[in-house]
Amino acid sequence: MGSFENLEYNSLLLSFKDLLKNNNLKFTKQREVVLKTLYEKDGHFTPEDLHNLLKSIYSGLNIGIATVYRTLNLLEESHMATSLSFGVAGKKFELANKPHHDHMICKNCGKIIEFQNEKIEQLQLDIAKKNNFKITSHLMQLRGLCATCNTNN
Amino acid sequence: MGSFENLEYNSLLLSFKDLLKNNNLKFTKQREVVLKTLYEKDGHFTPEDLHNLLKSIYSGLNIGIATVYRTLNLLEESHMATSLSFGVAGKKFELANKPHHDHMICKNCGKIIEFQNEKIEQLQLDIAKKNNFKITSHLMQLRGLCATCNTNN
DNA sequence: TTACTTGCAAATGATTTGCACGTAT
DNA sequence: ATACGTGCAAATCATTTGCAAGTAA
Repeated sequence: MGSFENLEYNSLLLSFKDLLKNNNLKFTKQREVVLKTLYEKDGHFTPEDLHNLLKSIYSGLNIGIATVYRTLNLLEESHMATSLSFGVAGKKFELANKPHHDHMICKNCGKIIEFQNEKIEQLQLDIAKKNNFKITSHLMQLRGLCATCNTNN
Repeated sequence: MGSFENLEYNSLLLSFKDLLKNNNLKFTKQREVVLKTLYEKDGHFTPEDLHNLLKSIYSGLNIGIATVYRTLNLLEESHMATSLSFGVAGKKFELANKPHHDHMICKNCGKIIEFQNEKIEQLQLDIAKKNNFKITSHLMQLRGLCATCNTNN
């Protein structure tokens, strides 16, 4: 149960291979390109986005969307990826190789801005403690308009 | 575009009727019992939860789940209700008649604990300002184990 | 009377799953 | 050789929508 923060691709790949081995899962080309593309493109993708991207980058590899879902779920369960929920509109996944951060999401253009705030994190822990609640994860999203969309409206 | 904080049922009902009138919508028994039950039960409900509840409380009224969805969406768009997203597992709705608050959600028993923290709200505004981001809403959820579940595991 | 509403069932859209074939170990 | 993995298509699940009949104003 290690942390994947600040790992470069080769280390992530080794972690992934370990994870697979420890669970009697196999290292396949499909699983590899999902990890690799999430790392190289460094963004927030829906399974469909990523599937389209993979089909265009690896046109020789016939990868199905079910496999993309399966791999993203595997990465998320193993804490190598995290997801942002958009309700009915689905989820966006990102690799968990960066330090913990939260998100501002533009309702107009969909832009996602990452931020990180130590004071808020500490206040959350204080609140949890006061309620005898043991935090395992948290979710903080600010929704609204990014600088560009706010100006152009 | 008023606030619905701290309103008692009669005031909420008046606000709802105004809202309907202003949009050429009609005041129906179905819409009334959705609002009334959200108020009286004062909890967090999935559309399905609420539908079951309504069928048992108002057994004479034949209410369909589509109407429950339609009414909850109407209440949410009008800011008389808010929802918590549970990804693929759907949403839970609550009436917006209480001051703004966030939620701790127990992953084990599903219990939802409400909390409110002024300092965090202010820090969020500061962060947004620094990024020229205009917040229209925010989402903060702490996930983990409530006191009971943490003790019994 | 004139819209707007409703329940129903069918449609939708994201995600999951069964299965026969393919492949990493 | 023996699992496990894959693509495909069908299934699932929450939610939305078209429609004919009902009802508020």
